[in-house]
Amino acid sequence: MEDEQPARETNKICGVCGDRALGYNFNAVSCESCKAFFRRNALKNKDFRCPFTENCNITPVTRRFCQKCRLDKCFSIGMRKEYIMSEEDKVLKRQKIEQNRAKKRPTLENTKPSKIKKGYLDECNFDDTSMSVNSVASTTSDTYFWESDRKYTDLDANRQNVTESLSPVTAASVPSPSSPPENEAISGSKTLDMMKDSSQNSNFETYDHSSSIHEENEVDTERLRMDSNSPSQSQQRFDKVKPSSHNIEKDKKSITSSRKFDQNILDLNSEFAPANHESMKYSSEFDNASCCNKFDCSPVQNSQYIEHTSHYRKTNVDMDSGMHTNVQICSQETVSSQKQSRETCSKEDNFVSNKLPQDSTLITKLVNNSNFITKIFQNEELLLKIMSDPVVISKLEADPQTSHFFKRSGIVVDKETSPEKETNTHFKDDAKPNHNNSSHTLKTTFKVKQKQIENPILTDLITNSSQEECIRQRDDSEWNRNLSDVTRDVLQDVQRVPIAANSIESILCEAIKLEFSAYSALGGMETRRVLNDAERAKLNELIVANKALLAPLDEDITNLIGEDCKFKNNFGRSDPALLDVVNLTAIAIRRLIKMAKKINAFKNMCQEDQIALLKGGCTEMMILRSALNYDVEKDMWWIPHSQESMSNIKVDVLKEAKGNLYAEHTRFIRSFDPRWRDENIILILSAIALFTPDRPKVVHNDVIKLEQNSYYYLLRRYLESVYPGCEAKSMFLKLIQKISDLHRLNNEVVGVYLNLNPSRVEPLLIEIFDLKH
DNA sequence: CCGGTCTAGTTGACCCAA
DNA sequence: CTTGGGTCAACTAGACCG
Repeated sequence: MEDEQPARETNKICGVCGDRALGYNFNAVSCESCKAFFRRNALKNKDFRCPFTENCNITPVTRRFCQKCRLDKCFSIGMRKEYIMSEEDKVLKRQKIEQNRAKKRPTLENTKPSKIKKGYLDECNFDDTSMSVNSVASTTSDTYFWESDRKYTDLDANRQNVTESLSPVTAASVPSPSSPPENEAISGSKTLDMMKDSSQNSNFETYDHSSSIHEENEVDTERLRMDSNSPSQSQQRFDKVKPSSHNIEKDKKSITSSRKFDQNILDLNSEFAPANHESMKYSSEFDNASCCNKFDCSPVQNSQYIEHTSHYRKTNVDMDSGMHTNVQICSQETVSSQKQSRETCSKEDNFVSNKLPQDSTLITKLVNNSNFITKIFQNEELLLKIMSDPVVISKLEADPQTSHFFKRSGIVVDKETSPEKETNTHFKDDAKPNHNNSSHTLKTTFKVKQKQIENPILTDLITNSSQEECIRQRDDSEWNRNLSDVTRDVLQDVQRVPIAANSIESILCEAIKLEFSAYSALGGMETRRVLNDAERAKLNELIVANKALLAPLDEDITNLIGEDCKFKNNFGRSDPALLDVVNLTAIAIRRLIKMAKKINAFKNMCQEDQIALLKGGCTEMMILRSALNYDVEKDMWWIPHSQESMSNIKVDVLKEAKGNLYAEHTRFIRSFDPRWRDENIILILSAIALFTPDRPKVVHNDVIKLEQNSYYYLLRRYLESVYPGCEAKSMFLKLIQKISDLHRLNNEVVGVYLNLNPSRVEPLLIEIFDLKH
């Protein structure tokens, strides 16, 4: 225990290069040099080129050789450029430091500290608050959310050890197929490289001379040639890190890295050996057990998030201690409400009833934080609590900015309320105030008001289906009785407490626990491991949700094309033209929305994110479905329609599309292993596609990433449960690569939508693809 | 062609401030 | 105590020149 501090320092290994790290930088454990490198380069839109094959092994020695791969690695281990201050922020910070220095100077010079001290402290407090709320919070809400995240990471020393051994296939770093770092498409091999690298990372845990040798031997010969003039440089490096410093403390610190470099120099010399290990590296690393370890790590890092959120909840309770800054409070509120509004409600209640009324400046600061406000309005109970507290309301109204916000949002506070009576707050356009269900009215009215302009159909589909869901959930027992097939069992499974309470936490906690116990028990991957209850429930949730897609399309198609089943865009023929097919996809999208709304995690997300995910993910999900319904021999898709003539669509129709859609689709579909046409695999892939964190306009991409990772994890576990170890892993890797392909194909598909004449397209599609603009 | 010099850009270690 | 930014010495690569 007493060695905790030194242990903490020596145990930290840079996730990018493996050098010694001191802690988190830009959201990932990294060394000083990678920190500086990332800070200098992540925001630059420099078009770095890899001089090799874009899969450089980044080590303390090789990290300077390829900026591209180094930067990619930075992103892949979860470093976030959002953490880097913008120029504006830097200027503000500099100004503030200057101000503080200016204030300190007279303090030092002046021999009357008492007089100055008071003024300084007052101003300083004011400055600090304004800095935290205005400069930081209002401009980079996302950033300060992660700041809190980061703070948390320091609180749990135990977790650190786990974190260090994490692979890039983790919560923060699972390759996101849709928008890889710097908007570059991640190629399949790139994705695989990330997996490959991750195995090295898992080795970092036991980084020593031998691992150093291992790594350095992997440097490819091209690089060796490039470094062929380097003996002197190497010597320089060697000299530089030799314990020549007079500072004994420093010597001690540097001794590890010196030895490492020492070894690196030897390795560099040995690198002149002609063998190119690159290909061997692939096969060995993919086959050996470390490959499996790195996957095991992913849920562990996910657990960070679980712990993060639980920490937020804890700190929420501690809020009265006054030890937390307002910014933290906001971020805590944000996170907890987005994660589980119900669970945190009691704590929020305390916050509302105790803290808010006492502190009007706090109210102002909270109101200035749009993110927080958004969250408030997503939490029905909290909103009601706030709006029904006369003291809070009067404080809110007294604040000029808050009242402006009210005005802007169309909120009217009823003046005649007395403290005894409930404050009656409503929206201007709420013509018939519903006293019985005011909170619901408040919520829905506000939502509709907010979103009406942008995505009316989509919003309506989301909120309607949400209400539908509520009704359905109340009638669960009724519904169950009507189900005669396996759905009933599955549904009961889904409704088990762990998944019903909160899908992510319970699933992952359970999964992580079992993951390790199972591995230690089995000692490897030779045995197929059945899904545990939590994993099964997570999968079953998708299966139940999927029911929305399986109902016959008869009615929907009739609504679209009329009783005679003649496609209007193809001169009355029964074969649909491209435009008909496009419009048919509107039906599919409606169903996909229904499906998504049956996934708890999706349902719990804020509306902005729901819309963003659906807009970005619906076509990818459709493509995946089409892979499942594709008839290879006849080159057509099957659709659920009772009439034989209407139950298939010729893929030929894609030839009408501009660009390369038909060829791309054919390539995608033909490289789709028949074994992947497994409903469950498609479902999990669909969920991965749906929960893609970097869709445009996504608000809480971290939450989405967490959810996506849980599906990556589920995919791997499902494959393990069906296929033997190596095959499962191989398939997992291929499927991840397929997700990259999917993204490419999706771009083609979206291109087709964008080329359409909006006047002939279903309104929903116009909205999804922003065709009016 | 070679070696020396200059210069701009990059890197990494250290430090400061919040 | 942690972490992001600033600074500066060291290093590197390319241009230029004799």
